[in-house]
Amino acid sequence: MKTLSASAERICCLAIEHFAERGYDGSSLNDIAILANMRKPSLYAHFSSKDELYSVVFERALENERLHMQSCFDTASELNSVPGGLLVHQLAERYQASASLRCLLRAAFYPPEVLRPLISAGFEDYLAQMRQLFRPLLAQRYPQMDDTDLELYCDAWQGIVDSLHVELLYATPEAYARRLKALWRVYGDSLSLLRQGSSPYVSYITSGR
Amino acid sequence: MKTLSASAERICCLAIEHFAERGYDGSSLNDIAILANMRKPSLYAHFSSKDELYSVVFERALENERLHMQSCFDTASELNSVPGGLLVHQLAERYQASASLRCLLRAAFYPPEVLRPLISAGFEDYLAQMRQLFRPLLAQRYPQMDDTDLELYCDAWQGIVDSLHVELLYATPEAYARRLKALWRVYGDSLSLLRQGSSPYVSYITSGR
Amino acid sequence: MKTLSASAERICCLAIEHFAERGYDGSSLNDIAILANMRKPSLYAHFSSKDELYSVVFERALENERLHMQSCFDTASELNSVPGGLLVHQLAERYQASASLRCLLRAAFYPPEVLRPLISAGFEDYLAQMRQLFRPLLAQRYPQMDDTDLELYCDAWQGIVDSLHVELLYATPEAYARRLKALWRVYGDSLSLLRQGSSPYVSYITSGR
Amino acid sequence: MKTLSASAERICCLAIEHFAERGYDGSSLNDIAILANMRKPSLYAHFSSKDELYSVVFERALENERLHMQSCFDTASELNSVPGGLLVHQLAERYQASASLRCLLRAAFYPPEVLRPLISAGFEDYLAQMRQLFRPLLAQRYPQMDDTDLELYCDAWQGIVDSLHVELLYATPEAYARRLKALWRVYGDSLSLLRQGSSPYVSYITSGR
DNA sequence: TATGAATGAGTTTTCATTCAT
DNA sequence: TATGAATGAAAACTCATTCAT
Repeated sequence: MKTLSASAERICCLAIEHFAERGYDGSSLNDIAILANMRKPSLYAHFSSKDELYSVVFERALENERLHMQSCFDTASELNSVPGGLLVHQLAERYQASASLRCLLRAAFYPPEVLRPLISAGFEDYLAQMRQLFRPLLAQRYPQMDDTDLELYCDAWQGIVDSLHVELLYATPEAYARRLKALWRVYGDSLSLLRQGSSPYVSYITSGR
Repeated sequence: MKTLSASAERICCLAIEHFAERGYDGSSLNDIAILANMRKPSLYAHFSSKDELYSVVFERALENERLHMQSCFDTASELNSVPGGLLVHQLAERYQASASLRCLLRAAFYPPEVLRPLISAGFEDYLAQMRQLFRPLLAQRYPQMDDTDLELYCDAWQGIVDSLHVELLYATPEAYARRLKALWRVYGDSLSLLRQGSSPYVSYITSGR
Repeated sequence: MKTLSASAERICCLAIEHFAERGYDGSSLNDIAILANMRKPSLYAHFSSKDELYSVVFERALENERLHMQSCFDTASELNSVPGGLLVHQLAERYQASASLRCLLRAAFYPPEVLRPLISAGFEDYLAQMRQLFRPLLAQRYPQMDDTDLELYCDAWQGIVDSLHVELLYATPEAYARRLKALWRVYGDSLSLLRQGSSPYVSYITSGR
Repeated sequence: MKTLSASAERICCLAIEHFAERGYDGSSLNDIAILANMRKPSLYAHFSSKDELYSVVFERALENERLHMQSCFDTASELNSVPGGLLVHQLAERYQASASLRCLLRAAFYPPEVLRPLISAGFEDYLAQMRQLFRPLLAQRYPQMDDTDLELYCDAWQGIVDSLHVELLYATPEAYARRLKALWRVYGDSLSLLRQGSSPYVSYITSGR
């Protein structure tokens, strides 16, 4: 990832917010320039075009979310007693706090046509990394799982994450909380059918109530 | 829903496709007019503004998907042996065939600011109707469920639908198939725990309350 | 050549003058719009881009000069007693009167890079037509000339025309008149060496000294 | 002519090429700065404005071509057996090699409006010098010529030079060669009518046929 | 001498909209 | 119902120039 000058960095941060809220087509360089307290042509001293700015913004957003994802998996937390639990449970908070995440999702869902290849590739990497972090933890917690099941629960977990993303897009916090609870419960139930004997997970959910 | 003249109807259909593919900001009336084989100002004989056209398009898309949803629930099908099964299993096909669905989702996820209230209200109705269709079937199939569980499986089911929507946005058919399989399996597993007397799940939730 | 609406025709005529005086790079659509008594975007109802406008202007200018050239050769005139004489002798007048000619020459000498192929091709046709008109007259007047000499006097004549064009670009009318006289004399002298027997031409140039 | 620092000299050379190829309007200081391996504002350490740069470039080009012209007349060469013969015969080579010549001609033919007086004056001086070099040689070679004829052959010769310039602008090397041959022959023929007795020129042109 | 940052003016072009026909 | 013509506003982008460093 390119390093940016201090000014470029500042513009980039503002642009992330703007693109997150209004998308590529709905954002004008004029607006972003004004946010950055400058006139439109000054932006061109830092970025050679709208596309370049958007590309940099996207890379930045991607990197921010990668790092956050990593930290979710690295952090010791009761919630991580089910693999990926922390990430899922602070997702709403993250979404609200992080324009990067909002920008990333918007880009991934509805990329500006001309940058579609770049965005697709970047987002697929992101998803692959998510899976790569998740799967070993799952395998460790459920040693008896065969590869097929491992893949299946990876898919299910990523599906749940996406489902929550969508709910964050348009629903109320209450609806979000209900969906989170419902999906996590269903997911836990399914896993519980696999498990034999006691496990941290068990103590977690029982103790959690 | 307003009835439209034949021409307006035709324009509307073309506009649904256009808005589905490019969104509100990325679509120009000129392009739509050309698709409709007319000149831009002619559109104003049918719709008083871009916003009005978009509103009508949105209502149409909503109505189309409402009808389709209804028919999914009405149709007798092996897949409906699990409530909502048919809808879930033909979702990919529907998505590809129906610009209405693509347009509806795009509008719901990222509405043009000025039409946000309209779109939110419309889409919430749509979700409410979905729930209203789904819930009685669930209650019928699992008579032992209490209201809390009914709500929870409604939430889970809708969450799964949204998760699949997202996968349709950016993933390959293979990835989509895997997600569908994974989520449906997890969902079925969870339901299966309800059916036979006591189960780890049962003890889990009952102890949890 | 495309037929244009009345308005487009009007714009085209104004644009020919503008481009003739300032060249492609030095002309702005804004200026041309104001000349045409309209606002800039209105031009786009008639021409899809600056390049298209320039192309049409060029074709128009070319066509105008083709027609004029033809008429020079068709007109009965004492001056045409030497082939191409009329064209050469009214060139200064034509240059002043015809923005088409000025525009054409500017385009041919220094074409805007992006339209170079179009302009080159068009201008080469123009030169070829000029030659095609000139050569038979020369052959008729000097039946004893072989092909090699015919080609040579074609080349010389066209060279003289270009030389006069250049003088029109930057010189005074007096300088132009001197050049015309000098080149025409030299040219006539050379031809006189070929000639056998008397001809209208002879009496013309000798009386002209 | 102002003396320039080494850097300014370097910039000037690069700018000559740029202006030669794209003209005043088509050249941007940014491009020139990049060619000079610097940033745009750095140019202003050497030249106070685009106009000043262009003026200096023009003076340089003019000076270069003056010197070259002088050397053409000074050089002993078989080709100079007809006055001005060397200059005419290496014109194509010079044109290709010298951005100065290309820049000079472009400036002379289509000067940027604001610098027109400067350029006109400079170019007229150039033409006057050309004439001043040429005429005495002509007078020496053809002692019998009166002033009127001397002027006339000066005009013709300069006309031929311009005609060749134009051919260099847009034609192929073959077309150029044909024009050169044709004009030189016509010119020589005319002179041959004046001459009495043998001269180097006679043997040259007769052998050339 | 060089430059990063900034900018007012101006470029071509697009857009939603209006209006007379 | 349709459209040719027009336009104010705004888009992305370029340019010559300035200025503090």
